[in-house]
Formats: sequence, structure tokens, C-alpha cells
Amino acid sequence: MENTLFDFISKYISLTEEEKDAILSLDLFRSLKKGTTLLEAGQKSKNSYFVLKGCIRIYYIIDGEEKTTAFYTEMDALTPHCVINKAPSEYFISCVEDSILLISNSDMEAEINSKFPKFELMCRILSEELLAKERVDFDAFKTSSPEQRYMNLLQKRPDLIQRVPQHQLASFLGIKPQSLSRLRARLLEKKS
Amino acid sequence: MENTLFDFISKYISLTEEEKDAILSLDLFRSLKKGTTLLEAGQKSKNSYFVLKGCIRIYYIIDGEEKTTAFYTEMDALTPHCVINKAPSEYFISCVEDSILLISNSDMEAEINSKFPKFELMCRILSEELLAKERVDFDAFKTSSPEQRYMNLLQKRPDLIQRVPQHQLASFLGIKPQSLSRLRARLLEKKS
DNA sequence: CCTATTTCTTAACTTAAGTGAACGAGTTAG
DNA sequence: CTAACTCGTTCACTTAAGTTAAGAAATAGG
Repeated sequence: MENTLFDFISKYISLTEEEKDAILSLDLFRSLKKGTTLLEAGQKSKNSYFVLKGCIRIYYIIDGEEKTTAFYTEMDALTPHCVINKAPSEYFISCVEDSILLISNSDMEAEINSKFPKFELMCRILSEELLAKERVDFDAFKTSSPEQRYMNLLQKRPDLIQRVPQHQLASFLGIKPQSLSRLRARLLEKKS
Repeated sequence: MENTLFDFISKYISLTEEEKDAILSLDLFRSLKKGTTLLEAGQKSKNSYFVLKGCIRIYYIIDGEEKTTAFYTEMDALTPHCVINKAPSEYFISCVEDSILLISNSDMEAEINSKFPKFELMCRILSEELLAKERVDFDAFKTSSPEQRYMNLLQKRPDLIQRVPQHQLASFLGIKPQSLSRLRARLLEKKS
């Protein structure tokens, strides 16, 4: 489990054994049951999440309907919007599966960042990378149809289609569950 | 013009007069004519842009069609994906209007960041903010219809609708120009 | 000033997503 | 064990976006 974390960090900076021990001694790992809510809309929070194992999702409740917009799986990091803009959250975060997460809080991170420039550097590079990636994903979404988005997902994150309920996938693809069902039927038709 | 830049920076860190002079002495401001291409698909580049005045856009050419996915106006900063992942660009960047930009390159930034921790800090906070904002925008896009997206744009960036050609706005909203025309006609109908 | 081009709109038709409802399979709770 | 739910699928119908084409309006270039 620790390896997942240090493999991730090593993509950006290198840590000494002492530094690794210091991080582990903070005791930030948490095991959570499927369905556990990590953040609720309207709530304020300073917590960021790093997924070591499992899957968590962001969802909104709009007109009484759940709209899932993002999934985070192994090696994904997530700092909720409410932590950045210090306002109540617009969305919920919950566990899609039993998961093991690293949960840190922004005060602690600020302290570490100011003490260890190495860590600040990692955070900058990571955010820049994630931002560039998010923009490319957004662009791909804008320029493609639901069907193309589904096929793209099938290519890029085939695991998601297996581990996540269809109705959550549907809103992730920007459509209704019935449309996803129909779309899948249409694709099967085409293949034969 | 310099004020636009320093107003922006002051939201994150404070600079001494010497530091401001040092930045100005780098002579990074560029005036560009409407239509000027800043980056082409397939090309590699290390340049980042900060818009002091005017408007630039990102567009893809997919099946021979231009698809505009983003607009950057006054006080917006843009580091293209190809600068981050050091691969050829997937998209074009060009000026929608006559514009004044600050153009920096990543080698220079890396040097400045390592010399001035203050600057590194600003970059981290800025990227984190932009990432959080990009995610919220993406979420809003996923969870709304073209009509809602248009009305949302009317609220959040009314200037864009004035200064940008409709067919570029259309792909920005994820639809075809004809659909945007029809959508606008439909909305006018509703009002009366 | 006029032509060529680009941009925007309109229309008729096609295709696919939204809506509301119903059904069966699988799961959960009493 | 059964009743209540959740989940995925299907269907009929509505609505809106895609497509193709044509023409009007605005813009740019010679």
C-alpha cells in the first residue's frame, strides 16, 4: 500500500528513507466501506484525497437527481473545489467500492510545503499536469458525441465500465441511463 | 498594461519594485494582429501565454472542421498541453482579436521558479485554482443541455458572445453553428 | 466601389437523446 | 419468505441536435 504512494511520488521528486518514514508516521491511511460519504454538498472541508485502492466519485444532486461527474481510482489525487475556494461544497464525494485512501488536510499541506520546497515543487508540477490533462479531457468531451465518448472510455478506462454502475456512468458521459442502455444496444447491433 | 500583470500577480504574492523592474526588463510583451497563429497542431513549443488585452482561442481541426474549445481573455493564463507533456501539440492557438500578450517559455520559468520560491508558490496556487475551476466548468458542462450552457455563458461571460464569431461559440458550447442559431431563435421566441 | 469570402440564418429531413412508464432480475430488509 | 428497492433494459412518444442545402448579411481585399 505504501508502495503505491511512493511510486506515485517518485514520478515527481525523490525522497530519502527518513522522509518516507516521516510521511508514514503521519498515519494518513484510511479504510472505507463502499457507500461511505466523504464530503456532502453545503459542507466545508479541508481534506484532500489520494486513492491507494478502490474508487470514489463526485456527484451533484440537481433537481433531486444524482449526477456523477468524476471517478477517481488507484493513483488518482483529488483536492475538492471547496478546499481551494474555502466555500461550501457544491457536490458530494463517496466511495463506489471499499477503498483505501490517504486523507490529508490543507493546513498540514501548507506547513509541509513551506518547510520542504521539494514538496511544493511536486505539488506545482502535479497541478500543472492535472490541469493540462483536465483541459484535454474537456476538449475531447466537447468535440465528441455520446457514442464517441463511450467508445473513448472503453479504450482509455475499460475498468470503469466494469466496476461502476451504469446510471453513474451515464451522467459521467453526459447522458441519461436510458440513453446509455440504448447506445450500448445500438453498438452491439452494429458489430454483428 | 504592466498594471494588468501586476494586479494579477498581487492576488497571489507581493513583489518589490526591484522585482517588478526585473520582470519588465525581460521584455516579454508582444502585440499581435487578429488571426495570428501562435501554435499549430503537430508543432512543439515551450511558450506560455498571459493575455493582457484581447482574446485568443484554442481550436482543433477534426475531419477538416475547426472546433474551438476555449477562449482566453484579459487576465487569463494559458500553458498549452504540449508544453507540459513535451509532445507535439494536438491543437492550434490563434488570436481572435488584435491582442497584447505576455509570452514566456518554460525553461525561463523553471529558472525563475528555482531562484524565487515566491514565484514557485504563486504557480502552485494558481494551477490549483485553475484546476479546481476547470473541473467545476467541466461538471457544469456535463450536467447541462446546450440551451442551459448558452444561458450560463450569457451570465458568466456575456462579453464573449459579443466579441467572438457564432460558429466558434457553437463548438465551444459543444454544438454545430446551425444549432446555435436555432437555439437563439428558440430563446427569443420564449421571451415574447 | 465592387467582388469574393466568410458568417449567420432558415428550412426540410434524419437521427439520437430526453421523458414517462413498465417490466424483470437482483438485492436488501423486515 | 416476502415486500420493497435498486438497477438495467425496453418501448412509445417528444424534443432537439445533426445534416444538407440555400440564401441573406456582413466583411475583407483588390
